[in-house]
Amino acid sequence: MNAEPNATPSPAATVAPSDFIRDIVAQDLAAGRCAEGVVTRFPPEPNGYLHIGHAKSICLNFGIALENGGRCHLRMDDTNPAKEDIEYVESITADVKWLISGWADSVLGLKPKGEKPAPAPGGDFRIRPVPAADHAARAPELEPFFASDYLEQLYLFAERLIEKGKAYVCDLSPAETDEYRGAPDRPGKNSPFRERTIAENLDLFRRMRAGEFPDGARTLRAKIDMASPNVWLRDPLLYRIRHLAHHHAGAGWCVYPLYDYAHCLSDYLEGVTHSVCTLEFEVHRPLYDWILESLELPRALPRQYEFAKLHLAYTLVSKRRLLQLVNEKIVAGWDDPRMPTLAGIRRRGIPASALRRFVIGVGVTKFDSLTELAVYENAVRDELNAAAHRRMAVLRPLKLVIDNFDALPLGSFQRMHATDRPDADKGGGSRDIKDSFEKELWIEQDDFSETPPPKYFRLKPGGEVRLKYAGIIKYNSVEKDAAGQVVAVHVDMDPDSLPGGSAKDRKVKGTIHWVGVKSCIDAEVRLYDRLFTHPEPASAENIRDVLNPRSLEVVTAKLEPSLATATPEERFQFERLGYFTPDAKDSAPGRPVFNRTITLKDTWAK
RNA sequence: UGCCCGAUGGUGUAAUGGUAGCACAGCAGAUUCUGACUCUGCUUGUUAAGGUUCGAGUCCUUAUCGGGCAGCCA
Repeated sequence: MNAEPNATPSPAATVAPSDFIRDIVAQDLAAGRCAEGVVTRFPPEPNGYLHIGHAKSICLNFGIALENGGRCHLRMDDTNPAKEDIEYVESITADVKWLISGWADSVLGLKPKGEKPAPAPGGDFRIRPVPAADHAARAPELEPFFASDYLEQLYLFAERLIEKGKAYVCDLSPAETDEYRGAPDRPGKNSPFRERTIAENLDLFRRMRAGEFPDGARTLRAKIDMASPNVWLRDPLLYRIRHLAHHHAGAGWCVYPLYDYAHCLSDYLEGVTHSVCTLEFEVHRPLYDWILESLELPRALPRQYEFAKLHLAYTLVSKRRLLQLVNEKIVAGWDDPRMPTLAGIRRRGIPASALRRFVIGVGVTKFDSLTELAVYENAVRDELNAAAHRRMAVLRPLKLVIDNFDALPLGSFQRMHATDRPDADKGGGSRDIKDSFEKELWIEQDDFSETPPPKYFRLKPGGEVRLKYAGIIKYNSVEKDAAGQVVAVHVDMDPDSLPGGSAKDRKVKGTIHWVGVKSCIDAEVRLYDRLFTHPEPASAENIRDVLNPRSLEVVTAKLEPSLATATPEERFQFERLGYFTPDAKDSAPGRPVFNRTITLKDTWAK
């Protein structure tokens, strides 16, 4: 192999594998078919929030651009004013920037605000992005691309199609259009308006634009083949009448292009070379090509390629179903940390690097697969393990009393070192927790059992266990309340097992974590689990049937005091429990609310 | 049953006519002041039948199974 000598990637680095689309790009490049470089695009419709499925598309498109020194345009595919809103433009832009931050920022294509395609030789138009190097300096005056910025050019192209005899104005009603289309196994029949003259079509189309006709009265259709076995070639609609202002384009329009017409031409105007979309658009590809070829455009044409969507077990991405969760208050909103939205994933504390690594790792194929949740969880744990600061926290407290505390030689050492990050040799460092070590501590209820199951390594009657970073304790007795519940466990500590002691390295099977009763702080901690109990929640008739009743548990936890100043940008491992991060919305300065991102892997059978 | 697409261990993916590999999961062990991490080992696969070829996961044929397509949505 020809590996670079110093190309040893960190565990967090994601090496993009090859796949059939990247192979095509490489071939095109080798054949000199991309004179102006590789240009891809991520084109969401601003009618909802981005989710984990979009992450795959984002990483594919930005990844291809990055690997080939090209660029990737963020484009709002906003040709249906009835469904879209500026709110989504903003959330989509923020989510994309978050996901590519620190990875592919350098290939993000944006443009000056308000800029539209400029006329070019041969009756052509084109629009150019601002180089990413200038983004920082010009940030306030930049915006994504918008298909709705091309309304004028798209309209002009449509007139050209009419002039070439390749499009006509049709007066059929929606129901009639549907009937004339036939069915996949039954040919359609020609519209009675199919043979209008070019002059008549031009006149009618101009009057459509001028607002002379009501919604639905007429459409512009491509003249292809009503008997085609591919229904998308049966004189597909290009334009419909909608007397509606547009969230981005304003009030000047009442005819709006449909997806198949607008998308290929938007790609062309932006100089996109590889237009990558999901499998359901496979049957649209002949139409994509037909429109571009019919216009006899002067520049190289973009090509469409399709890949399989991401399907992740125990996860739902259907907009309708997700909306139901929000509307019925099953979750707290679109950015609830249990949601598969990028906003939810981010709030949950999952690093963008982990999401990227996951979606890139599942690969790109045309096979409709279902990816196990464990693959996702592994990526998250792996990134967090490397990045998270270690802290001690007790989620379900039980009091521990060290009976011989006052006799312990605590004055003989200055510090009690606790790991901050395991890679201390690389600057991970340590912190001092000596002031937290008190006579009375909180330990996890799970870490004591009066009647332990087999192979129980934690504290039990007659047993010994190590208090992490401190010393070894031996069971003395339990205190119970009137109801017989254990309220405190009494132990003695082996003084020689303290840091610096003669038996500091003595081995015992179990180590448990703790916080000081007096020094600890109380904090709300939200314990999240998967939202659904079924690996394919989409297959359920009613999502309520497959909801996990324990997808959220809120506890008041005892945290070591250093956690009081934690901020939402910080990642922590609460030792032996999992990874946690302060909630970005509900935390207050000095009073963080923690979200559990994910538990530690637990191979001890529960 | 019109057209299009697909099928490699439990899951995802690689092998571009020449040794079926990787990751995750699982199991066993080592290590461990996190039952984590790390390390070692193991189990398990080319949908089927024909054909072409010295040689087929790969090319051809047929079958089987799965997915997609009939919005004035994208």
